[in-house]
Amino acid sequence: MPQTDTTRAITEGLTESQREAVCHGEGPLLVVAGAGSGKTRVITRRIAYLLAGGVPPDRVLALTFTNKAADEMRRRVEALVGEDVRVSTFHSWCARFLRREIGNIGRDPSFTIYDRTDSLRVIRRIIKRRQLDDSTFKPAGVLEYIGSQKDQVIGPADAEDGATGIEPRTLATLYRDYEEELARSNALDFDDLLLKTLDVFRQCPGVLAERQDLYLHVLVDEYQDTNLVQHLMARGLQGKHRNITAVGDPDQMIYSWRGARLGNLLEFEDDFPGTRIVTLERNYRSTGNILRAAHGCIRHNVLRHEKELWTERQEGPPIVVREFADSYDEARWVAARVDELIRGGVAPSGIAVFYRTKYQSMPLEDAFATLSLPHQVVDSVGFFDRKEVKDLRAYLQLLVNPRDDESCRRIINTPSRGIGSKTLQRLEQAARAGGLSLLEAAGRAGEIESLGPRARRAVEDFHDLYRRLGQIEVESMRDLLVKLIEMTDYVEGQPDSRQEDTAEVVELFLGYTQEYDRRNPEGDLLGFLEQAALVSDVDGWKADAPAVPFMTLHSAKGLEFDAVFIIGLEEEVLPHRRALEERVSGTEQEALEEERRLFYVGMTRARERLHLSHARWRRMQGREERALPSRFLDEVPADVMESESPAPPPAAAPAGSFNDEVQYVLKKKRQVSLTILDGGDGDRLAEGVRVEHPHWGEGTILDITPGGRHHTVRIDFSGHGPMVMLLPSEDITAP
DNA sequence: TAAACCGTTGTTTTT
DNA sequence: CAACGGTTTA
Repeated sequence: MPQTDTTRAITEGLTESQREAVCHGEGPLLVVAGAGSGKTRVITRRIAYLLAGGVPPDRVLALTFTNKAADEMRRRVEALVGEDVRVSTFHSWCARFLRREIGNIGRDPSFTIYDRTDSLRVIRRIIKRRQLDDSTFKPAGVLEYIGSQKDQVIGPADAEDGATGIEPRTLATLYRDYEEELARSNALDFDDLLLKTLDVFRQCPGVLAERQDLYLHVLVDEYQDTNLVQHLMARGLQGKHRNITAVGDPDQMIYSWRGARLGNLLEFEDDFPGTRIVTLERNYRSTGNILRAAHGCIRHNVLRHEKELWTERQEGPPIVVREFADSYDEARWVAARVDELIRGGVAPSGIAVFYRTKYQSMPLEDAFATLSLPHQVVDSVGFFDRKEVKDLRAYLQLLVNPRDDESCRRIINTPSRGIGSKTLQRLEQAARAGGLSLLEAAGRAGEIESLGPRARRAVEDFHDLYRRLGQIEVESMRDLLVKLIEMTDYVEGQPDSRQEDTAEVVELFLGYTQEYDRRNPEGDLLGFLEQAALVSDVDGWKADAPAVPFMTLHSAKGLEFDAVFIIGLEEEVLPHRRALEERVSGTEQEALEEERRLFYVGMTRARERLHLSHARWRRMQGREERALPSRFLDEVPADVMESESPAPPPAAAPAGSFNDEVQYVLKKKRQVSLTILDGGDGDRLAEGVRVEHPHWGEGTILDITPGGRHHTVRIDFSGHGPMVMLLPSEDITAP
């Protein structure tokens, strides 16, 4: 290749092994890249290198797991060579592929993508229809079974053949029912996106050959987390030119519960003969202490090839380990410490807090709000799980795919329009008998004998509404949604008590829609729904916002921060109880080791400072439970820790419910219970008003700093000094 | 039919 | 402690 300026820039500053990977020519390449060893750098530069060498951008395909990672990679390649390359998540690549090609396997391209919640609803219905006991066959358990079959590319027929015993056979039957139900509704679940793609590859060699011709190079990030289907897909796609680049780190495999197979990475050579393997063991990210802490821990995994990262960086500050009475104390400490760091000049976006499970974010939100510290919970899925968002999406989905019974069922009586469970039942019966979709059946309400005049009328009205919705003509997604909300009476039709909440979420969803319009001027309803279906948690994170992100350890993979806090280092939390319970099936070791990898991933995100903490008492299911420090803490070498004697463990649960009263709100439900003693107009807060707080006692409002939805209120509680609280603006008379 | 009530239930991680 | 499902009541 000619040494142009571009190619020089591409290889500049690379180490010997990084350069070897970036400049690898033809044939399969495996890059085993330890945490912080420049993995993303290698993959983006390699793409840039290929483009600079004359490979057309549309003939390179890079696959990632999250949209965030895809965007980031695309952005970095663009910055290097100014070319827009195709980077996609596995799922969105498949979705787009199937929109074009699913007809080849006898399915319709207007399919709906079902998320976990949709799948669970289907399963619940099937269990009920088969009159099975839903405590023996728990919907979540059934879904897990179906998912694991799909991960192994086992269809319902094979599952039934392979099943012996009454329970396994029943599960296999439910699996078949589920598949039939999805097919009837023309819906695909997440796994199906991958599986149907594979089906097309298998059944239509011509279609596959087209893609194989097209993609001169296929690159896959985070290969350690691929499951069998993804592995087969990658193998299929590179089938002609045999140029596949896989990048991964066995120590960061954290998705075995989703079917990830370490074997895909470890036995890569068997599947791709002639593979060149490049190993990156030098770490550029973390201090010596952080690396030693991480290694001290991960080396306890037995099912692992030893490798140790090294760095030329300084030791850095010691790892801070702290014990607290409960998770609220812990959260307050994190907040105070974050406050210090920010005051010391660390950008809020350079700090992150990680936890094992989502519900652990609550005390943090409270503590950060109290100190008015900017933070964002990285959890966009939470938003898409909101009832209102699901409802509106169901309306849109039904417009695209009228056979989507699940969506129809969801909105046929939302808002209430007089179609109750009895009517729905009769409608379902009629649909079933006539081989119709629910919506089609609704269109023939007049012919359904079992319906009374009133119900018939209601169903007819609904069908007419649907017909009119189909005639909406608008320019943008936002306008479509506005129109739809108006025509369906979605907000006003809700009971009064819900209207405020509804309006708020609807507003957020409209904002999201607008954002879609802005970013996709050519976008259509199908594209919108696809994107909305395939968002992941991290996708909602605004990395450039000046706020401290809170996220699960799973979401943290691939990111890095100056300072990292990992909270809840307790037995049964990290490692999680479920992992400790696996002993029955003999996979205890594997499950425990995956928890350890999760911790390892978390620790290796930190550049400078790492803080680990745990609490002696933890609230679970409303009960206070005693918690033991995580075994993983013992694995961190003592000489990298800051030695400070921990507070003596409390003998009993924290007195009263001190922490239940930590008030201020980010969610409506958790209202402040400040009682106004005197001053002001008696029921609104204002400066100078005397108030009483259930925990802090009496106080006087010092000042109020107006904000958006919440004002920042400083209150002087006698004996405790001034406290800062975020309170809903509508209760406050701002100065 | 809808709203209000009550008991049961479950709680990992995510595309 | 919540969310959900099922039941009762208006």
